[in-house]
This record gives sequence, structure tokens and C-alpha cells, in this order.
Amino acid sequence: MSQELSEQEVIRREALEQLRALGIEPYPADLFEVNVKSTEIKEGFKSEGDFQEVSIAGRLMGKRIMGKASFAELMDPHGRIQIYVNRDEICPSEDKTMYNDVFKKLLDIGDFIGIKGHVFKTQVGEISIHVKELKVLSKSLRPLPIVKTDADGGIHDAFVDPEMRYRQRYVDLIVNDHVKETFLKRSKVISTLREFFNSKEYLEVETPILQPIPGGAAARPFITHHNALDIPLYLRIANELYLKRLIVGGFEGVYEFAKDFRNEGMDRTHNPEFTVMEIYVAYKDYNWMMDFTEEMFRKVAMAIHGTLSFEFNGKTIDFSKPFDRVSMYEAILEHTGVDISGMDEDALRKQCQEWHIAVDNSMGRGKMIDAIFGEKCEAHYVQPTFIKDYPIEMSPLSKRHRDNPELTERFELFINGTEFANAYSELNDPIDQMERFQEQLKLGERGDDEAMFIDKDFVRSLEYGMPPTSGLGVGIDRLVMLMTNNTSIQEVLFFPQMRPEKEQKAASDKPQVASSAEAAGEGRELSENEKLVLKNLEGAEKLDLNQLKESVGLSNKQWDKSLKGLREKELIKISKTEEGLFIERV
RNA sequence: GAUCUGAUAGCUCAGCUGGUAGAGCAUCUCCCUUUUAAGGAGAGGGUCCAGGGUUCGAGCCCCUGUCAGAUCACCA
Repeated sequence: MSQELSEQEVIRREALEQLRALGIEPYPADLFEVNVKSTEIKEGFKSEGDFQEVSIAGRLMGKRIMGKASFAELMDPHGRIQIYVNRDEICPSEDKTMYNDVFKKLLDIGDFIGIKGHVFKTQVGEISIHVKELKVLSKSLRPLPIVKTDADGGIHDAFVDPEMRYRQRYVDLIVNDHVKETFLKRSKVISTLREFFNSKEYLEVETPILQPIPGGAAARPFITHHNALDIPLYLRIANELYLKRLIVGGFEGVYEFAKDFRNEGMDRTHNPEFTVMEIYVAYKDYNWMMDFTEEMFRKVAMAIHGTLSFEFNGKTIDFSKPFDRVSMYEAILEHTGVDISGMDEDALRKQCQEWHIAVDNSMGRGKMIDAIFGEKCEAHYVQPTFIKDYPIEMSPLSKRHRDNPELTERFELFINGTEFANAYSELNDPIDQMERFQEQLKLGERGDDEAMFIDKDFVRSLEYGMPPTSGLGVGIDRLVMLMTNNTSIQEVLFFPQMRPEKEQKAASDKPQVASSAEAAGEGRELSENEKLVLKNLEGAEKLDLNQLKESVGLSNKQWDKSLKGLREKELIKISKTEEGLFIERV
């Protein structure tokens, strides 16, 4: 039943058949030559005589029919342009089918057409294409939502339901111009980064997504299974350890735009798969990387906004000044008034409890300091700020600080209270690395389910020697959110993860019988409950409604539905008299 | 994971105290040769998310479920 077509879908399918009956193939195989973009015409048309022979294709997005002439809107990948269709122009002979039937009746909003003609300006002053030839390129069988903008710029009937927009992103892209804009910017962010790295001769590489040991970050992985090897494999949570192996192998700078996968919660800022850019450069340290990161973020802002200061979520973010650089202990001191640098694990736990920060015994020093920072400090860093020098316990892949062995040479970049980048002077001492992994193992035994695995091959690679290296990871989705002023990650992913749509079961149970006669109403099959009611009515002229209800034994809801159904089909009649409610067959 | 909100025509949304489901756009028919949110006249279109309950009677009240959104928690 649910598979029945809506009226509008039926009409379009009929139009499809009529086109074929007229000898017009609605899905032709041959190419249609396009020689211009809508934007080129709009920008380039200066006077009559320009663009005398254009050939352009796109989706029909609006029709305004006025008798023997019409205006319509054509949408190509670049924008919309108005077309003018005159009956006697596209039908020079006596046969006016192409205009009267094909254009006016059989073409619908959403159909792809190709047109040839010349450009002119209407009396109202709109640059339009005067159509001489029109070809059907592809018929659309479902009605598109029609979003209209009025003279004052107000938007009507917008296609706005987030669920439908994400599930049917293709419709969202057709109908909502700003959505396409977001994804064009996303592409621009990525290409800007790529060009920046390539200009420095860093090498773009690809490393495994399926990993036997999910390393390089603290997160819960997805597990899968390889049949031929009969081993578990993990979808990567980071690509760090592989990129560092490549530095060991002798590359001076490598980077990768990577899809990472984390089996954790989903919300406005987290999707199970997301994009991270990681870059590693030999002979550099984290101070150099801070400068590099600043330059990189400025390049992106310039590419997207053409300026270094821009709006995000009602705030002005400014990249023009040097980014602040604050150590983690300083940050906590500044925002709590407490110096935690000398506290051991027990003292920290007490301090956390005092601040009502949830802690448990699985948490080591590192996790607790991270929790304090997250709770007390993070939100304050609206303008870009590097938080640096993290405690060693929370940074097992980062080199010890040159001045303080309790700290590491690590920084994160915060903008608008959110982390955008994470970087280290990479740990290249293989013995220290092995010890750090073992510390992680202990944390794991205490119940920290995010503690890292030991990757022995990675340690082995370090034993061959890795030059001093600095590495950086940037969350691309978050960066795109920042650059497109979106507060939801789903807005910057074409296809955000959604729960699967529920199967419409009734449809597959039955072979599709919905011929148009049945769909029309009278002949529609009775439901089981409706049949039951009719059966109980048999042999009686007229029954008391409540008696019948009792003898049928349906739930109130089902009873009500069945009666409504039968009444619609005009099989029963219900009458109310002074004696009560009565039901009879018609 | 918790709380709140929502689900009605192809789209956007109304729907009063519980009493035969409404509007605009879209669709269909007719008129109209430079319109532009085109216009005029008429018509059709609904599993009110699903299931149960209360009631003579539920789109509306109650319960359960599904899906989504927001906030919070968790999490890099």
C-alpha cells in the first residue's frame, strides 16, 4: 500500500509514456553538446548580438506559461538562467506538438532538457535565452520541493527538515543553493591545504585504513574481520604511526587527508567517520609547527573569506594577530587560580572532586588534567590560541619537553572553545616510546578503554632511527564548519551517518496490484478487519452499533478505523435515531 | 546515555474545549505572445509516524514504540 504512487508521480509516469508515444525518448543515449555556462551568459552578455548560438543543458526549475509563449528556468551546475520558449519558434511548421504537448504538458519541474538559441534581454530586463530547439534529456518522475524567493527576499516553502535533507542530500543540493555553496567551500579548504603543502614539496601519501593494530590516538575503534587471513582488522582511528614510518623511510615531509573511524557517540560535532589531515615534517619541532599552523589557517581563511577576520556563530574570529601561546598549567592557573603543576595523582583527584569534576579510579594524572582543562578552560579560548606543554601521561607519542621531563612538546589549537589541531615534537626515542606504550597498557588494565595498544612494529621502525620530526593533525570537518559558519558537522558532510530508514514492509508482502482503476478508490481491497465487520453484518437489515461492536470484538481503534474505511467505500451506513446508533449495509 | 520538542497533502504549515481534516505553493482542466513569488476561472489530492488505551466519538487526551532535532553528559 505504502508503495502506491502519489497522484503527481502517476502523472509523471503517464507523461513519460506519452513522450514515447510521440516518438520522443525520455532518456536518450546520445550526448548533448554544451558550449556555455549559465554564469558566463549572465556575466558576459552586454548587448544584443552577444551569445548568438548557445547550447546549454540543465534541469527545468520553473515554468510560467502564457498561451503561445512561456518563460521557464533552467538550472545548470553554476546557477539558473531564464529561457523564453515561443510556440512558433520551436514549432515552425503546422505541427505544434512540441510546444503544446511536450513543453507545456509533458515537461515537469525537475526534468533535464537541452536547448539551443540566442541570448537576449526581456522587456523587464532579464537576460534570457530565446529557444530555437529543445530536447528532452531526462525525465524526472518525482516532484521536487519548490522553494521560492519573493520580491523582498523572503523564502517560501523551503525544504528544511534536517532528516529529509540529510537522507536525500541530492534533493537538498538541487533545491537549496546555500548547501552547494558549503560543499564548494569544503573542496576549496582542502585544495588550499593541498596546494600549500605541495608548494613546500611535501608528499601526499596514502596509508592503510584497515589496520591490525588501531594506533595513533585514544579512541574506541570499529572492528571487522578478514576472512582469508582469519584475523580481526580495525578501521583506523588515526594514521599517525604509518606516516611516521614513512619519515623513518626517508621522506622529509608527508601528509594525508584521511578518513578516520571512531566507534563513539554521534552528535552535532561527531560523525563515526570523519576527515583528518595529518602532516609530518622532518627536522622540525613544535615551535616551528605553531608558525606553520598559523600560516596554514590564514591561507585557508583568505581562500574562503578573502580576509583574516570572519563571523562564526555570531562571533568575530580574527586570524590577523599572532595566535596566543599558553601552556596548559598556565591556562589552568589562569582560569582556576590553582597551580596544579606539582600535584600528584591523589592530590589531583581531590582537587577534581572539589570542583565537582567527575573522576574515577581508571583515570590517571593525564586524563584528570585533561578533564580540568576541558571543564574550566577550553570555552574561554574563542580567538585562536595554542595550548602547549601537555603532561606526559596524556601524550604517549609526544617528545618530552626539553626543559621539563614531566611535560611533552605538544600543542593543540583552540578556536571558539573547540580543538582544531593537535601537534607534537614527535617522540623518536624508541626506548622511551616502548615505556610509554607500557604505561598505556597499565592504564588499559585499570579500565581505561581508550588506552593505546602497543604497536611493536612501530617501535621497531623507531629503532632504525627517525629524524627529529614535528607532526600535526587537523580536523577537516571542524575546519570546514568554522569556514562555512555551520555549527553542525552534518551540514558539512554530504552523507552524514543516519539510522537506516525503516523498511516499508506491507509493500513487499504483496505483489504490486495497484492498477490505476484500483488506486482510484472503489475497488480497493478491504482490510481483514473491514471484512470481519461486514461478515458480522450479513443477514441483518440493521443492527445496533454497540451490539455489533461487541460481537466483532475489535479494539476501539481498529473498530473505528474499520468503520471509517467501510463508510468511505460506501458499503455501510450509520444512522443516529432516538433509539440509538444503528448500522446497515448499503 | 538523560531531558525536552517534533512527526498532518509533493513542499511549508494551520487545526479552537475531543464532534465529518484546512490554507498557500505544487499538480490537473480551461483562458492568455516579453513574464518573473506571472495572472484569471475551476478541479483533484490525506494510513493525521506505528501500536494500544480512555471515550458514543481521538489529528487532539493517556501509555508504549520508531525516527528526527535541540540541550546536557560521555568522547578528541
